[in-house]
Amino acid sequence: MSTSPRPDASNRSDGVSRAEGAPLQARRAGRIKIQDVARLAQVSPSTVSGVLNEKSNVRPETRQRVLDVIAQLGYTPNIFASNLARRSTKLIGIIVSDLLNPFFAEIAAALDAEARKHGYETFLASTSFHPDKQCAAVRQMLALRVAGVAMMTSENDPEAFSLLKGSGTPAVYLDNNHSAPHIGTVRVDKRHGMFIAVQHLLELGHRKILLIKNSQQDSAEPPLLSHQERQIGFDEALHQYNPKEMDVHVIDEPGDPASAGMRAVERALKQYRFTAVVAINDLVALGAFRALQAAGLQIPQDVSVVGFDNTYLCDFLHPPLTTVATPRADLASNVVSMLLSYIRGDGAPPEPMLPAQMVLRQSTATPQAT
Amino acid sequence: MSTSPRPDASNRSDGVSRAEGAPLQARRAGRIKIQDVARLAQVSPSTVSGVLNEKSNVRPETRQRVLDVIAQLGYTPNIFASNLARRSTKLIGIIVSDLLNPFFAEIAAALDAEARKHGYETFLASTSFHPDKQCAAVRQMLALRVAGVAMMTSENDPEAFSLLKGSGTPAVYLDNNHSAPHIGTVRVDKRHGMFIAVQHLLELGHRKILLIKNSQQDSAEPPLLSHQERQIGFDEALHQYNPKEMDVHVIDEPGDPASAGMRAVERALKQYRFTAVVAINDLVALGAFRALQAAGLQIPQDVSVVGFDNTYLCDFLHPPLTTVATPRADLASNVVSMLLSYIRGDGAPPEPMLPAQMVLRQSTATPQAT
DNA sequence: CTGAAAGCGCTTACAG
DNA sequence: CTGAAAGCGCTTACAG
Repeated sequence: MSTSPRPDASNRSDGVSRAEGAPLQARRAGRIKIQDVARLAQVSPSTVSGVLNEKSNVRPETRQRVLDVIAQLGYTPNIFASNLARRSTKLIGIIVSDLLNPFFAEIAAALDAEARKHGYETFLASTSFHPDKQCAAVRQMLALRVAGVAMMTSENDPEAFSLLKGSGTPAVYLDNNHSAPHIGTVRVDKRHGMFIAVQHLLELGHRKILLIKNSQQDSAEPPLLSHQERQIGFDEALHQYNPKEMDVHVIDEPGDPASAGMRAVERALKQYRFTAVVAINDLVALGAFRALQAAGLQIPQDVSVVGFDNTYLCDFLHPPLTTVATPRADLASNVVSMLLSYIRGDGAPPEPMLPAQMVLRQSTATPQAT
Repeated sequence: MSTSPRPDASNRSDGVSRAEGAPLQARRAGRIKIQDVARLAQVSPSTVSGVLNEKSNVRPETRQRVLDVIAQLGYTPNIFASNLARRSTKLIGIIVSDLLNPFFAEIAAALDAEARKHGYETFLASTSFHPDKQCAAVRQMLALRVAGVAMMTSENDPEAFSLLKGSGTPAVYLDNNHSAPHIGTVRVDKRHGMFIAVQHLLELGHRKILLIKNSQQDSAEPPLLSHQERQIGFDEALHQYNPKEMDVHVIDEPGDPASAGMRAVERALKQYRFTAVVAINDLVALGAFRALQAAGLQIPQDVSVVGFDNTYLCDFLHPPLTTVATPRADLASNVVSMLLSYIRGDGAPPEPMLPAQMVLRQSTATPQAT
């Protein structure tokens, strides 16, 4: 292995067991190499390489013999040597904003599963919403020579994009406007998702609504695109009704989403009257639940709450959370197939817009007559 | 990059720009190499390598010149070539059972941060509790020639262990009994954690207690060690009191933790009487909350609940969940420092046992007199 | 402080 | 269907 400073002593400088070629004792990964299996199987390294990479041009018997030796020796090919020689990798880089948010965790898991189906492995990095780390993650991916990167972040560092663009590495973003010949985007229709969420509330009769956002970055930076879209959907829904009737407040609370949701509600409770809250994501809704319940308010009798994303948490809140589903599995398969298309050099595939859907549970109801 | 099937056309077979050595247009990652920067900086590749790896033997001016050229060219070293030549990597493999469980997600995040502090990058795999996938993950890590692996799983595949053992790759397990010259364990005192959790309940006056476990594997397999330990702690606590007084039930419900917790409670409600539930982890507690609340029971007035792990969720449940804290940050730093010690060849470090602590919130109370 | 040369362990035309 | 040879892009003694 790679760890011992001791120089490699096994090059049979003694010349004794030369003829036998018996590296059987050297089972530490990395110690036994394609040469060794070639010798034992009485073929050339090229042939071993052939069976390893499932080329069709190896006779079944030979193939089996090689496979046996590989198993017997516990041989693991050195991926660095093979990637170096091949000048390409079977790796897809995944960059997410926050692994602790189930939304991103589920995306990462789905992408990993999807990539594996196509023979790719996956390398994961999390940015914690810091543009700097996004850039560092891209560098890391480039050094790894990933075949493509799935940039599943809500924040967005221009430098990361230009690194990617400059490198020629295929990439697909989530809900973004960036593009390049080898860089695309898959979108979720968050605008419409927010539209139907608000419409749902309006139809129930709510007119005093609190929208809680959760920007992570400095207010200096431009708002997240996905927030903008949701804001638009929010406004569009309101405009179906008479704006005069409406009493709407928006709070943008930074920090970790659940705490932000909690703080936002605590603050809002002192300042505004509202019968419904729209949380920018489920975790924010979780925090909102907590603050509402701590204040002795009943959900949905006193206040309705709707979330966004349809993470696994929704089913387990009390009451279960009405939310907007963003199709994670679809998203993953779209991202991977776009990436593959770029990787194969098939040119720019069409950029999908995935639909969002209302999921009704029990956190919304008609507001109480007051 | 690696993706285009087009053969490399840039070896200046035209012989034109030979003298200039101007690969400036070739900014795609992987296209420009150490030779190129060496030429432009007017040094040898060895020198460039020296500055890249922060060897001390490069004159500051030379070093700066090289750095400038690197920046100018946007050069990213090919990690495969360097790992191959170096015969070691700066990679630590992390294997967890389930990224969707905040417990594991937090461990992964903490390990990643800790590893980075020491100049290592991290490669993450998730097993979904399948021993097969654990084994596959180990193979993957070995092929990557990671310097060490952090096996943070609750399930445990003997074959994965023997692969690791045979490979000589340093590894550290979480709460396990495996060991080898280069493989160790860091333990969390779950026995005592469970002990204090149950003691807390007993002191409050509870005597009818439901313990909910969540084994993931077939009942054919031996129970998880970490479950055994918790069971022992559970029993020890009970034995402080008169066993006759006790009315204890244990349900082991497979499947995803939150759903399992929910199903377990639903079933228990029909069969047993209990005033307190002990959940094997916070996510199970989340499901238990849901089922209890759906049944119209008040927490903690009707039923007390205690969780395990102290994940971020606890603060946001209603009421906030009393639980046992397992020290994730400590755990991560211990794991990494053990790994580093093995990697450096310092021999087997002492195996730490980290303490668990009771975290009192509001999900437990004296049982109602009935 | 710096460079020339060998080698890391594979893969890939190419020739048979 | 199989093998000999060159090459992938680095690092590391070693010599100066």
